[in-house]
Amino acid sequence: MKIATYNINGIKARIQSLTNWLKQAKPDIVLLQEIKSVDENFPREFFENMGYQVETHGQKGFNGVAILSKLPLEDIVRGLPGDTSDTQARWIEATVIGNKAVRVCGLYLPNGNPVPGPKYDYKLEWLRRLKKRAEELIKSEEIALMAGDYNIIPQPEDAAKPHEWIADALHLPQSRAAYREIINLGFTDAFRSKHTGPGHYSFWDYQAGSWQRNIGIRIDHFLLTATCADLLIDVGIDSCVRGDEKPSDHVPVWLQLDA
DNA sequence: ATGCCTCCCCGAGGGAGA
Repeated sequence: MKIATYNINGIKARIQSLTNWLKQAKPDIVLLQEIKSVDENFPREFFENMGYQVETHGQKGFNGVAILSKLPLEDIVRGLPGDTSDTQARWIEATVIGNKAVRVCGLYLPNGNPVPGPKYDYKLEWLRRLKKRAEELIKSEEIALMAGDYNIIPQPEDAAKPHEWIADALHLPQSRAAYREIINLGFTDAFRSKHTGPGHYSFWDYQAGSWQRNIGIRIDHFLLTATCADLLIDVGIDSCVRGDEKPSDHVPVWLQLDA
């Protein structure tokens, strides 16, 4: 099965480019972030007509995540557990029934800027809650993955200009340490298990010709449990869609599982 | 460079993104 993650920066503004990419890339499952839509306004029939089951966890104005799937979905959970007062729509998970059952978790991790401040505190707290859910997935020995916009630059080679990110919430040592703690539970960064070196990005700023000059960062990640990593066939980044008309500032990251 | 651009809210201009 082919699974992708894609921060689309607004579903209303991206219906056409998302549809074009779906027809070309033909993923079985897509984890979407920043749908910027309430559930009632998500254009679900657009994607249902393409053969996708649509599950959303939206909110008004910003954030919002969703799953599109050509395979049956079961046991859908909306919202990251651990804080009932958190009203931001940043997490959705479900079990995909393919040749094997795969637990897929779609996430939109808080940006965290400016630092210091309440937004950065929220980011670190969200990472702590993510680690708890990650520990459960490891303990259960499920075939599982957590994918989405992590808003984390894991290593200097994941930025074209790492020195510009030194004081940023996406790259601060405290942010990367919290991310490493999750990796160290036993997760595999799918992309880095197949590709090394600099120059692989998933986000280019709209400003200052970042795409044309290839000034990007890699912040959209697939983390796989061990039982899931054993099934990994291929992984890639569809960077070319960043050059399309009216693009998101992120591009799709995808992988193929023997499942 | 507290900007640069683009999304959302709506129907102006501000919040948010990263």
